[in-house]
Amino acid sequence: MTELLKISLPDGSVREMEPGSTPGDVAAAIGPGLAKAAIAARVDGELRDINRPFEGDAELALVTNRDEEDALELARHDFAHVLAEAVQSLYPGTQITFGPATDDGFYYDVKAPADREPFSMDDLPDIEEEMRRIIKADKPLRREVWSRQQLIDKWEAEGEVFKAEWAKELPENEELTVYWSGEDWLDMCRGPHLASTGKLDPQAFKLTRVAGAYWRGDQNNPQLTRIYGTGWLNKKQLNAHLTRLEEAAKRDHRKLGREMDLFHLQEEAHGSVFWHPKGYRIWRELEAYMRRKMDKAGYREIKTPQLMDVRQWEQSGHWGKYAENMFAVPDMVPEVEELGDGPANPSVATDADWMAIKPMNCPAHVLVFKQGITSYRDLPIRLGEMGCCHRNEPHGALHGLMRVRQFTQDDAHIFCTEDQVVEEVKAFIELADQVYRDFGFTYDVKLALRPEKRFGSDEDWDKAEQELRDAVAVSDMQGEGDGKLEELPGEGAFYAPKLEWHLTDAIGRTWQVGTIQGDRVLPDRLDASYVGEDGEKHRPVMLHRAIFGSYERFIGILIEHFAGRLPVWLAPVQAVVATIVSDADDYAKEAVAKLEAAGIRVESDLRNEKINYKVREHSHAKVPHLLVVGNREAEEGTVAIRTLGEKEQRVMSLDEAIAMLKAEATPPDLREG
RNA sequence: GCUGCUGUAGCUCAGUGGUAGAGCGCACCCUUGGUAAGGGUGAGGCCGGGAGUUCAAUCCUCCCCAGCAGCACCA
Repeated sequence: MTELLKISLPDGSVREMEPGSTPGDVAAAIGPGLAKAAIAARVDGELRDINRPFEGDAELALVTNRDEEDALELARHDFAHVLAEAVQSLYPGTQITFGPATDDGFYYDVKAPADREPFSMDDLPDIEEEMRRIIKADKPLRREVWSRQQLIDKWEAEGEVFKAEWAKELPENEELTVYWSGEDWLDMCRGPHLASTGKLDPQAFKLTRVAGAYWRGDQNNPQLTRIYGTGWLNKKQLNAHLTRLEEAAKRDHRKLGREMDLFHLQEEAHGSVFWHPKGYRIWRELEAYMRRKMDKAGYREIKTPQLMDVRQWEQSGHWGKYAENMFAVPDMVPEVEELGDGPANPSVATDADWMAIKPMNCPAHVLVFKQGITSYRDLPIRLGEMGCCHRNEPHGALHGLMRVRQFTQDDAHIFCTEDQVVEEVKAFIELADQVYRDFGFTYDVKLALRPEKRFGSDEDWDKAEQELRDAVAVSDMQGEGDGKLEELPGEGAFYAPKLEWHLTDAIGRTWQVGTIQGDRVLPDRLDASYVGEDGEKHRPVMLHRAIFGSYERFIGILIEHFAGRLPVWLAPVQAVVATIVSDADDYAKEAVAKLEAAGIRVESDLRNEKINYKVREHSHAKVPHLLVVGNREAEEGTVAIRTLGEKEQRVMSLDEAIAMLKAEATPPDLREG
């Protein structure tokens, strides 16, 4: 007789099970309720099929829909399989490739048969219907171990060239598995899966879009059709998610930017922003705020040239790596052909010298540092610049304010000795923490490590990476997310590892904004040095850093985070004084004058319109405070304040109102206490 | 840059092989009304750009440009 398996459960109890039994059997042994609810299992911590037999003694935790993270992951992965099966069932000859779960659902990359157009949005309803049919058929999902050769033979026999290619690269020594859906369809998959398609809720998913995607993510490979879906455990969750998407769409900074008259974009300067008075007001407030923070933190602001000789960029290494994304201009007086009013067509001399518009500020800052002779006594030197840069981004990458071709960074470079690095990084971490908290953001910090293509010695990279870790360890960060420093191998810049700050906005999306990078490459390439205590020349370490990242992007994030309802200190118009009747015009003008004198950005609305109309219009314009005045207020020297987002009005004296607005309009760094 | 979709009034969008329409906004008139749309009148468009098919193109075809959704990229 074979020995029984000892299965330990989370409550500490141990059950003895026959060899060959499964987590499902354990659930059944515990009780019928659990047997029904259990959808998968964690066996020794690994998420597994409910019906996959134990291989020995094990620790078991049964997974039910209450373990939402696991349950969602399983369901989404299953939805992806059902999607692939549905597509092949409807359109024989379709090749399948790969289809994982995503943050909110799943996708599957497929290649339409040669005799058919790629799949489009119009195909989605049919595919959804077929998916529902497969779910309702409640097909068992059965795991089976295959050899690599079996897999290759199967895919080659069926003309699945992508799958075959993939199978050939699978490791020899690992257990390879397929999952059957019923008896007529299977996919190569590591699993785990639910026990059958019927465990999915047919009302809990929706196919959302189709898009192109490259085979294995490489743009040199064939392009496939990626079919996206969102998938959940039940219809309620799905609807909640669809509502969230609508919310996000309402917050879109491109839409709000137009509605609030902040900025616009147009073809003739695509990827560059036309800031309108109200939008630029936000910019100016941010810039003034950042200048105060940097001045106090010991930075000195500079301004460097927009155009530099291309040779300078060759020396820094940027030309070699990023030339195609840089704007170059010939350094010459153009000979304009005699075309009268015809199209502009200046000819460029073939021997022209080329200049490039700066895509970044670093080399120029090194050049400032290199002027004169620097002593170790002068270090650290912190050079800041509101640096306007241009990058010729791939056109498909442009996106409102978030990805533009012209942007301004709150940039600075800190030149310091080896010994000062950790301290300087720590100071920066704490500065960034203050700034993000002033805007009400929470954030995560990540460490991007050395990329494959890089400059500099491994020794220097070891040092630079460790310095950043050390600085995080000793820093006081109050706004930090989960407290863990996530490391991202291969994601660093070609000259330095990066700490990255990822903000989380009001609806849970994350955005990378701030960074600090410990660079030993550029100082070397551009021959920057200081004189040490020993009288010898030494290389300084150069820390690249930014907190907003770019003004454009940061403003875009702020707009979406606050859904346009910016804090009073940032609001382009902080208050509007609106009259109910024209008899109150003089009093309204007096109120506006007093508010202006108190430094409030205020406008008056004396138009011959009903108060309802004015309330509606200024609410849409996201003006924080509407000060309503009629005959009553004019007589009593009061205002009726209606605050954005509130239904009730508050009546107070004009002086009280001014004091309140003044307090709210004070930037966070200038508030007392 | 790649795939798909889109481009008509300031904005949001209808529409047709015979050179266009709505709502909002804007201007003017009436209305002075107490907290999210008072009424009337009017102006406003080379239907993204170029080429082709056609007696005739905003509409069909091709090329370009830009935007959108992904992908790839992001110093």
